[in-house]
Amino acid sequence: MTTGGRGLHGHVLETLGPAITAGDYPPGSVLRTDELAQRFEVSRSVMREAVRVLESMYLVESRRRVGVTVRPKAEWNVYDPQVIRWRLAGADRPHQLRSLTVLRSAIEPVAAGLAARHATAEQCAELTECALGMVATSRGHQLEGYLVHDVAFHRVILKASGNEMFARLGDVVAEVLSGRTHHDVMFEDPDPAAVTLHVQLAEAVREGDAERAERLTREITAGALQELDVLAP
Amino acid sequence: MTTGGRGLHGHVLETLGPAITAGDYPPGSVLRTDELAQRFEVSRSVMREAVRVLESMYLVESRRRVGVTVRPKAEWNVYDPQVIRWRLAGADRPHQLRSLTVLRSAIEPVAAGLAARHATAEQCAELTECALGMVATSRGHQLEGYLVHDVAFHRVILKASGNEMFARLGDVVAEVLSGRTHHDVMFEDPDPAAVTLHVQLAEAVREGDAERAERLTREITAGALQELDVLAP
DNA sequence: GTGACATATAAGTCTGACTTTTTGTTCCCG
DNA sequence: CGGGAACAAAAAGTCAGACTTATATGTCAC
Repeated sequence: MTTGGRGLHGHVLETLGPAITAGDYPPGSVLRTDELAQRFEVSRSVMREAVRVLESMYLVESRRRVGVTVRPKAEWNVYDPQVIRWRLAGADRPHQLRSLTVLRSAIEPVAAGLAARHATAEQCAELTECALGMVATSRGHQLEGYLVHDVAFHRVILKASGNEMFARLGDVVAEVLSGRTHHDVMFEDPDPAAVTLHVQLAEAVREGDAERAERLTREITAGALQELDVLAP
Repeated sequence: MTTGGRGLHGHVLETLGPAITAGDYPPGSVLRTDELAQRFEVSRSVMREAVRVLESMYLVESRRRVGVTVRPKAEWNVYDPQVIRWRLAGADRPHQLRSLTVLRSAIEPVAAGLAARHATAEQCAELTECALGMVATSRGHQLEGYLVHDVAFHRVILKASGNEMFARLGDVVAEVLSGRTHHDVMFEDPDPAAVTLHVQLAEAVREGDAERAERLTREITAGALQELDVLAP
């Protein structure tokens, strides 16, 4: 959960990034480096570095004699952790949350299947430990504790899949789960059925039953999608 | 296929990026901005901008009094199009290609299912057109033409899914398919079975048969995985 | 050995001057 | 009146140098 606000240029990004991803500057809008530098009270060099980073996220394009133009939303690198965080913090949070949950529903079952084949003994142990932790915190309003184990569980699955692209989505899943607990108010204890599914999933991975692991994960992510439909129709 | 080498700082990235992703500088290696600036014969400001970009890709971390340290591979933002391109061009291309193909096999079936539900009439028409183009170029060593239609086909599917995260993977799929045609030598015409599957998939989407669309796409991606197993065991 | 303090180092920041590319305008000629 | 060439302006791009700040590390007293 690195805030990344280190340095002046980081501070500028922390303001400009959310503004752009929130749509404050519609696609095609033109900004000028000098003007921005004045507005944020930083030197041109610092502002240039910030623009370079925004450019590498495909949020803007810098062209001579024109300025820094905001790119259309479809071109943004929506897999950039920073961009994801900015958008989750902004107005279209619900929309973003749905996109990410659908992504999860595609990735995690396949990842679980692979994990069943490739997980090391240590990872299996970790998984079981997480599942136990979830059971232990599933009742009595221990939502924070439950969240920690839930996140850890999914991280292990993704990592154990052995696919680096899957593993890198650990942060995304963490963000989604954390958002569900913190933002979208969650008064009640987690669904007991979901807890059971996680325990069974740990079991399936331990036994190397890829097909069952995949099926169970599909049930878990289907539940997450359903939950989302209830909250935001 | 934007080379992105615009500007001095872009040229530096074009050299440093591949070097880092190729593992020329093992994790923990320390670089100094000044030294790099001298080595590439650019000013410090230009080099600083390049470092900022590398930092935003999580390839390096810049700390005072220490220097620019290379981060461990597990932290790299492997979804950054630039990073993907660099790695595909480097030594661990086979490994990277496998990761991406597995990712495809997870995403595309779900995307196809969603596309069957949400595709517009126009998108359905485009899809059919692409499929026809694939059929037309499937024989007689017209690999280039086939590739164009194949890429377009998958792009439409991903876009029609209505999920922006899926849509953004169009470039990745394009890179993978293009790599298969160009790099890994492909003398023979494409597998007729694959062509048929694409035609049927266009059909299923047009008819709104989500389940069939998903199943057919699973067959397609399974084929891609199998093909990979044959080439790189 | 442990803590406080000094020092060296490399990134970070700012400024001002200059270069280069690109756009839009003007003006001349067909 | 239209089209093309020359021109001017605007904004990013580049560079060099001086200065600031954080911090790792070494030193010394205790």
